[in-house]
Amino acid sequence: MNDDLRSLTELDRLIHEPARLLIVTILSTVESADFLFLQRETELTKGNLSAHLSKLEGAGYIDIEKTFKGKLPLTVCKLTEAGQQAFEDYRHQMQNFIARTE
Amino acid sequence: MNDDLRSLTELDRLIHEPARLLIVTILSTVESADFLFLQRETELTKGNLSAHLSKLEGAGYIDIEKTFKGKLPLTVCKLTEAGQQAFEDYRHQMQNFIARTE
DNA sequence: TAAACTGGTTTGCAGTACAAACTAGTTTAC
DNA sequence: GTAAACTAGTTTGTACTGCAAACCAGTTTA
Repeated sequence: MNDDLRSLTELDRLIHEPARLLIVTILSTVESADFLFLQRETELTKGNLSAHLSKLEGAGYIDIEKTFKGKLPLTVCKLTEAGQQAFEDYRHQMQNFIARTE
Repeated sequence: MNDDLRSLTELDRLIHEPARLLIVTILSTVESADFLFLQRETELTKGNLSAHLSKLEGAGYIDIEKTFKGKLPLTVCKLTEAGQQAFEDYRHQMQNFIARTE
């Protein structure tokens, strides 16, 4: 029984972090999302959001495309295959945890 | 819909930390557990386990009783009411998250 | 042309997890 | 009797992390 639980310590910390879990969850429901949309939805500060996005990009979990909307910068994010997979895996581990503890 | 998700950022980080989530989960299934039992079950190092237990105690989530088994020190831990409640709350938030994302 | 705004990034700081080193005492070996 | 090894932990040092404040490059407004 406890081998299942012990796997908690192997959770993907990149996704486990609440702010990033929120970001990834949102991205999993849309084709792509720009910076300001994510900021509105998550209510994170710009700095914080920027840092989390960089981290997710570094892990290969999201792609970030920088373009312009008219003359203003526009940062568009979307989940990669790896990101979707990591999110799915995380969900399953958590689901498993929930199931084992009721 | 996203108000539910945004609550992810309000998760109780004391319990969200995987090592402590594991400890609390174990404690939720037993009346009490001593240090060495927890170390075997969690496979954490002594130092790490000790630090996490102190943190849980500081939060009022566990009680720690120090006695002796024969001549050797014995540290017995058990979940407090507050700890059980915090664990339940956490589980429900996670359950809610899982439900919202499938 | 200065002030305020946009869409971000970088920096500084406070807090964290972790293992290695340490502690206080006990048992074993010689 | 005392040195070495063991028990059951705690403390310390380090590397990492999340966060908001400060900053930046460019644009619009006054």
